[in-house]
Amino acid sequence: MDPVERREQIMSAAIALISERGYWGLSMQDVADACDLTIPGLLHHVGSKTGLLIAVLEQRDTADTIELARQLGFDDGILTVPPLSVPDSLIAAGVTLGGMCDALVQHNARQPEVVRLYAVLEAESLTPDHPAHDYFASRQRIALASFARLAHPDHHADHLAKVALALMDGLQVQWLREPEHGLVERWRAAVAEIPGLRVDGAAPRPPSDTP
Amino acid sequence: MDPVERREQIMSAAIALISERGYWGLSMQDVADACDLTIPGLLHHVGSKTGLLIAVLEQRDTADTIELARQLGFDDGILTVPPLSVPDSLIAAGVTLGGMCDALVQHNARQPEVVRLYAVLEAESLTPDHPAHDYFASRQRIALASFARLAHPDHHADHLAKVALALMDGLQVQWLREPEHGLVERWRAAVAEIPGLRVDGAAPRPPSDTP
DNA sequence: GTCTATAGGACGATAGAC
DNA sequence: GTCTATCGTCCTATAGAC
Repeated sequence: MDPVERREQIMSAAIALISERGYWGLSMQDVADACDLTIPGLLHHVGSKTGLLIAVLEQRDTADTIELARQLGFDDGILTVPPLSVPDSLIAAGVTLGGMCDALVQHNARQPEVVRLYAVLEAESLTPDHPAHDYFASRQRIALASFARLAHPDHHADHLAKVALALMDGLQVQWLREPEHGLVERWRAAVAEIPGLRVDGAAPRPPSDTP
Repeated sequence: MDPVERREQIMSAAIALISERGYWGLSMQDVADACDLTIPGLLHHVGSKTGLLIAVLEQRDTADTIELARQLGFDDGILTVPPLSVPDSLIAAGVTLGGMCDALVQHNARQPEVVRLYAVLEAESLTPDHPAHDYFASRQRIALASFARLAHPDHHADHLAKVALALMDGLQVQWLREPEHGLVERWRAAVAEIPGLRVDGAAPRPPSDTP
């Protein structure tokens, strides 16, 4: 099989299985089965169980970075890894914290399985011996710093960044447990209660799924 | 060994280990070792691995219910399981959503390991085949309903309840990852941005650790 | 790039003695 | 209440052939 295609198959099987059982509960056998491979066949591609997790996180990083830029209405190259880092050009373009969060939420609402993947790994990786501990520690630092830069100077930028990040993570879990009400609706209803997070003017373009 | 003492030993070992590895990553061998028991010896007390998880959740339910009542400044019997359910007497006593959350946060700030336990299990249990799936689904429903009843009628009670719950869960994770800044301080700074959650007058009594 | 074969453990759980 | 012994299964990883 074409190595690129094979790799995509492995990534998507791993995302599904890690989002169900976490990293500690993941079995290489299950991933191999889902790809019609044996375990040595699978290990040829990812090296080890930890290597598989790293590969998944890297693949999500690049994919989500590209798709978030699109959601914000910009060209593909404006955002780069690490994810959630914000270049000056974005701020110059008038993107606000409210606009950024709204775009993130719209993007996440389309891939509940990936959202669950991150929810599980974020909690699991709180302990220092988890293979993704450093990844998620730095992810939180970067997200909080980016959000603070995007916040309106009239407000308490650092506090607002923490509120925005906590609210997104918390609402996503509530949404995954009761998916009947949409994530975007939940988010917009929530930020309506928070002066500094309301989307005011600089909203992102509507999604252009049919360009 | 005294059965009560033994059970407490098992519960505390299980809390530590589940909070580090989650339920899927938990090994009965590790729990047995921590209690100087063999696996059959441990199974005599809890029946099965699932039985151990249930026992842990039940033990936390009763302990946290009692301690939260104390934190709010009431007698032991005012709150009952299931946890986070709110009797009319609490509302009649003038407890607000802000006051309740503040008490919860103060209580949680004293036991980071238990907070991590719930963070991991809440994420893991999103998948329907997790042994605690139903427990956490009902826990979320109860918490949201209770919070909405405590919210001030001037505000959007249902939205505010979701915001409060999401914010607590999200800030707790941020705190566990960067414990240098206290949880209570993080919470108070966060709710300062949210009109309906500010503690206004009906604050809980200060903790009476030395009665 | 994928396989078979296998190493070398760890897993949860049970039976039955004491 | 705790043990030894054991079952049957699962686990990640490696060696080496094709």
